[in-house]
Formats: sequence, C-alpha cells, structure tokens
Amino acid sequence: MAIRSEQSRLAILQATIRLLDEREHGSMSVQQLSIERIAREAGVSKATIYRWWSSKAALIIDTFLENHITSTTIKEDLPAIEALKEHAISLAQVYSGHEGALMAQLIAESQYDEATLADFKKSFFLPRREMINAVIRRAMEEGAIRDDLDINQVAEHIYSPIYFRLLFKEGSLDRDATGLSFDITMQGLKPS
Amino acid sequence: MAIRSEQSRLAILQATIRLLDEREHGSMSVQQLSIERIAREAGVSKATIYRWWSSKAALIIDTFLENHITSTTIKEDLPAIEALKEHAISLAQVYSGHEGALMAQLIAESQYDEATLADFKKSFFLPRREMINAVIRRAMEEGAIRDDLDINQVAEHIYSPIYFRLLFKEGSLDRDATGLSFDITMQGLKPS
Amino acid sequence: MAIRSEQSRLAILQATIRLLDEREHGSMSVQQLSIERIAREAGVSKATIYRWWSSKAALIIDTFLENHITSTTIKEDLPAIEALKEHAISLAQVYSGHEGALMAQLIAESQYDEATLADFKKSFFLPRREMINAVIRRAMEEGAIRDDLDINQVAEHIYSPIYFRLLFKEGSLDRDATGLSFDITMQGLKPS
Amino acid sequence: MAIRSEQSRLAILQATIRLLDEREHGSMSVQQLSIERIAREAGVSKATIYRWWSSKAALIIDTFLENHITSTTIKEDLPAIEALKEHAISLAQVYSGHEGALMAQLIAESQYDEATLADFKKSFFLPRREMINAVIRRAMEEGAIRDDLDINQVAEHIYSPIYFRLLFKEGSLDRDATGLSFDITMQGLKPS
DNA sequence: CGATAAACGAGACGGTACGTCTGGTCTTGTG
DNA sequence: CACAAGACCAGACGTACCGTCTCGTTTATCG
Repeated sequence: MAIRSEQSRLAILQATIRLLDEREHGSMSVQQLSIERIAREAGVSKATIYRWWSSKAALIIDTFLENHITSTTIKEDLPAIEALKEHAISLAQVYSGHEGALMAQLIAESQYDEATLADFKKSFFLPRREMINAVIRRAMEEGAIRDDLDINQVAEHIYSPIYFRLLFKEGSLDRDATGLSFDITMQGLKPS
Repeated sequence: MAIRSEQSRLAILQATIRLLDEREHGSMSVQQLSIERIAREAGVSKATIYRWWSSKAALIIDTFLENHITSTTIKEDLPAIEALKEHAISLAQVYSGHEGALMAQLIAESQYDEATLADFKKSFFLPRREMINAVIRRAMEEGAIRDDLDINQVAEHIYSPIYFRLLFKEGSLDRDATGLSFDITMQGLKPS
Repeated sequence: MAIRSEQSRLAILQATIRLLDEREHGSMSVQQLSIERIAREAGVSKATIYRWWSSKAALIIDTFLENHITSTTIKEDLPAIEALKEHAISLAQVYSGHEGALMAQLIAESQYDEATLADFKKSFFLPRREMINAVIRRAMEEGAIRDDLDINQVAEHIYSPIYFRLLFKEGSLDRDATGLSFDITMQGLKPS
Repeated sequence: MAIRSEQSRLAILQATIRLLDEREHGSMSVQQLSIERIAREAGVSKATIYRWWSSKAALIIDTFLENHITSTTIKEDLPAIEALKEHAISLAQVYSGHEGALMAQLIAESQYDEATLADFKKSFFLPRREMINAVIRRAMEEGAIRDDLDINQVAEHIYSPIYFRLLFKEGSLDRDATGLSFDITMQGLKPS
C-alpha cells in the first residue's frame, strides 16, 4: 500500500510558506512561485506535488489553511451591527498587510481557473460566510437590517468595498475608512 | 529617425485581440497568451513587441483601448441618480460577457505588477471616474446624495458590488440584481 | 536514478551528422549549425542537449567519435619510415575531402575556447599520437631517425605540413605532394 | 558625389582595434565581436560598415593592415639561411602573444568563408611570401637549399611548424624551440 | 549658388538563435 | 507502492545580432 508521506506533505507546505514569506529573499509572488522551485526547496520530487495537488493555486490554498491565515473572529457578545463592524474592520486590517497581498493574488489566480475559484471560495468564503450570515440573521431579528433581502446580498454589500480597496489599492483599509464605509453600507441596509 | 511601423503595430494589436477572442480556437486567457505566440501570429519579430510594450499586460491594455472595449455612456438628460443607475446596470451587463472575463484577468494581472495596475487604472478607471464624478456631483447638488462625502468614496460604493460579483462570479450581473444592489447602495448614500 | 536516454543521445548525434553531411541540403558548416536546429531535427528538447554537452563543439567531437571519422591505420609490418609515410599519405587523403573540412572547422572552433581545444586534442590527437609515437620510436631504434630529439617534435614535423595545407588550402594533399613533403621532412630528421 | 567619410572609416577601425585589444574589458574574440557592437562603439550606422566591408573578417583584416600588425622584417645583410632563421624566430615570437591569438582567429574565420581566406592570404601571406621567396632564392643560389624544389613548398616547410604550434598551442614558440625546429627543417632542405 | 545625389546616424524591422526556466509526464531504483 | 531523483519534450522567456530597410540630415560636386 504505502500510505501518503506526512513528512513530504509538511516539507512541501513549509517550503511554500517559506517562499511566499515576506521576510525572505524578495518574497516571491504567487505567479513567480513555481512547482519546480517548491520541489527543489522541499527536497521533494515534482511528481509528489502533482500527485496530491491539482494546481499551484490548490497547493497555496492548502498552505493557507495549514497556517491559519486570515482568520478573523466575530464577537458574539456585541449587538449584531457592532459585531459586523468589528469584523469588517479587523478583516480590512489583516488585508492591509502581506496577507492581503496573498489574498489578492489568490483572487487573481482564480480568474484563470474555475476549479481554483471554487476551491478558494469553499475554503475561505463559505466558512466565513456561515459565521457572518448568522450574525446578519441576528441583526435582521434585532431589526437593524432589512429582513426582505437575501442574506448573501447583504454580506456582499458589507464585503465588497473592502475587496475593492484591496484589489485596486485605492482608498485606505485602515480602521476609520473601513468604519465609515461600513456605516454608509448599513445606512442602506437598515429597514426603512 | 526610423519611424515606428503602423503596420506592425496594428498586426500586433489585431493578433492579440484575435487570440483573446471568444470565438476562436479555445480563446486563450491572458495568462496563456504569450508574446511568442502573438509575434508568430502577427508575423512580427518578438523584439518589435518588446520595443514598444513593457509587458504583456501593457500590450493587452493597449489592445483594449484600440478596440473601444468596455465603454459605457452616461445619459446626461436623466436625473443624476437615474443616470448613475443606468450606467451601473449597463456596465454590469458588459461585464457579464467575454469582456468581463478579460477585465477580470486584467485586474488579476494588476495584482502582480505595480506598473500594470497603474496603467490599468490610468487607462480605464480614471477616464470613467471623471465622467461618473461629474454625475455624482450633480446628484449632490440635486440633494439626492449626501454632500459631506468624498466623491471617490461614493463612486467606490457604487462600483464595488459590481466588481465583487465579477471577480467572485457570485450573484448575478443582470439588470434586476444590479438595479437592486444599486438601490440599496443609494439608500445608504442619500442625505439623512 | 532516471537514467540517460540512449534513444535521445542517438537522435542527437544522428541529427548532427546529418546536418553536417556533405550530401544534404547545403551541408551546414560548424558555424552555421545551431543547437536549436539540431534539437528540432532530432525531435529533442534543447535542454537535453545542454544537459549532456557543454558546447556545440563538444557535441560535434562526440559525433565524430561515434562515427569513426578520420581514423587511419598504421601498417606494422612495414619498415618504420615507410609505415609513417603511408600513414601521412592516407591522412592527407582523408583530409582532402569533406572530413578534412570538418576537421579544419573543429580546429577553428578550438581557437575560441580552451576547453574545446583540450577536448579536441584529447579525443583526436593524443590517441593517434600514441600510435605514431610508437612507430617513431621504432624508426629511431632502426636508426632511421635521430634519437636525440623529442618524439613530439618529430611528430610535429611530420604532421605540420599536412595541417598547413589543410588550413590554408595551399598546395595539394594528394599522394605525390604529401610523399615528397614527407621525404623532405625525413631528410631533416635522419641521423647525420 | 558625396565621398566616403574618412572620419567614419577611422572611427570604425579604431573601435574594432579597441574592442579586440588585450588590455580592454575582457578583450573580445573575433567570434564575440559583432558588427552591432562596433557600430555602437564607433558612433556609426551599421549600414556604413556593411557598405564598405563585406564581412566581419574583412573588416578585421583591414584593421590589422591599418595597424601594421604582425610585420617582421628580414635582414638582407645576413647569409640567406641566417636571415630566414631570424625571420622565423621573430615571427614565432610575435605569434606567442596577443597578435598570435588574433592571427589564429583569422585563420579560424577563414575556414568558414572562401573569400575571407583569399583576402587573408592576399593581405598577409603573399606580401610576406614575396619577401621570403627572394631570400629562399638567394639561399638556393648560395647552395644552402636544394634548387630542385618549388619555392612555395620550401616556404611551407619553414612556416608550417610555427603555425602548427600557434593553432594547437602545443610546443613552444620561443627562440630556442623555433630555432631547433628551423634547423631540422633546413637539414631536410639542403642539397644532398 | 543652388540643385542633387550620395553618404551618413539613427534605428525599426523580420528573423534566428541563444541559454535558462517551468510545466507536466515518465522511468528507475530505494525503503 | 509511495517516494527522490531527475531525464525528458515542449515551449516561453527576454536579449543579442543579423543584414535590410526607411528616414531625415549633412556634404560635396556639378550645372
């Protein structure tokens, strides 16, 4: 039989994170990063990587998951609106650094491959959305958000300005700007 | 002396648009597209391409400009809010087709190169934003939009849901969905 | 592991010999011959050639070795002087054809690269010189050649007129001319 | 009208000699030297070079001629044999330095182009041979060399060991070695 | 003296090749 | 039988030259 080598798996993931690391020699972009290089760096055969990951993007997504990257908690004890606001602000702050660049590059890669986009959404979006949707639902119950809207569309309105700024490097991702943006959005979402 | 050959310039731009074209043999993505291939297809030396364009992305941007891609007009005779809405809807519709995919790929490329992002914004964003900003300003004067906000931020709120849907292929870009989304945003932007 | 492909090796050597062949389409010179072309002709990746040969010249030398080019036997049963003469004459005759041109081009290439010269001498010169030196030694013992000279210098005097004519295409390389030249040289080498 | 520009001609020749110069940045070989580079270095259009020289080799030959390279005088007041010996020795000494390398490279280039070989012989060989032939004739008259031989063949025997050593970098080109070699050759050429 | 014709610099152009890199696949031998 | 090691074909990378070809711009002769 010969089971999958955990040692190789880890070596590959660690080589990947090391090559993407901001403090290293130049910190490669996702585009510059090559399977070839990762294999060399990890002391692993290229075939082993291809055996277990379908694409460079899939490997990078796994690397992110393994390294608990870009997780933001939601404070359950606050009023729903404020919990959402805190979440938005902390997400924006995470995105203003190196992890934001990586996230932007993953979104970029997703434009070239359906499967990558699907994988990306499954791994990052849906889990987070489930959490956030619960809070949105709570806000609807609290009467702070219109309850005649699709929940996903509400989430979209909350997130989209943050991703816009991330991808276009336009406007700030700091606390104040994100808070103001959130308030405007909420003004549009509250019941009339 | 030795003037640039218009013939070569056109051959290059046309070969590029042809290779990116949706109806052709597979319709290459921006990533798959190579300078090598464009040169071969255009019957042109690679050096000629490198002489005039600093990167593949720069060439593609020029190709877009040359082909009047993704231009949407603004109806000046409507009330400002309705002009904005029409603009948003027609932009979303353009983005729901092949041109949307190309636009998404250009945004993707911009994540890997500062210069590309700058070029991209200069060529597509700023011109459009100038137009839209005038309408936003008119809406402020008409009292339909809060006049205490930065105009760019207002534009951001109008655009960001569209780009979110474009990039994440989540939610629809059709007339109804875009209209609803726009209405929500406007609700947040109108004076209290 | 991953052993060298004998199939590729042969394809490369055969493509090389084919391209250099006198009967083919123009018969390329060593200078005109390109790694690119050989790879294309052999149906082989350029990298495979670069992996195993350090330069075009090294590849051509191997091609020669593989094809038993320019080997001339020495008749052991003749008196030493006559064996040497026969050898000189047959070498000159070989050099008067296509193989002479290739040899001249290899000498030419050697002027531009130390390693090529060394490789060339190791592969062609030294083996032949060992054979010839034995005969020269026999001639010295037979009293036909001065035995106070360095053997290499004796060999040099025998060979140099042939290479002179080869490289300068001056004078003939036929049996009579080479024989006469050899006799003159021998007159200078015999004991006084 | 419009006569050839002496200024350009000189700039080209000087750029060439400078690029080939041993003291400069790496001292390019004839092979590495490119028309492109010479033109750039000379501040001259490529076309101007192509207008006046048929090949790189032709240009280099002209450069040599212009710079009185590798000229060796013959002492008329010595006995013919000694004049020849002095000539051979001083030629070998010239060839043991940078000029020898250039000469070797010109011989190399000549292997790839008939016209270059012809030009090379016409510019360097024949003039020198006329001088040397006169001395050989004198040696014949003095009874020091067999007078039943073709003069060119005599010259060949005198020169060939020197070129052999130059091209194969085998054996020395110093005074003693060249002198010994010359003596051996002369022993073969003197009347019996 | 002014027309004109060649020579010139500048450099764009289509090509060809360079040597390196990566993508994926396949093979061989080890643990 | 998963793995490392790495060979293999394919093909793109960006650069360097090739030799040809406009371009204006001198520059000298000739009408």
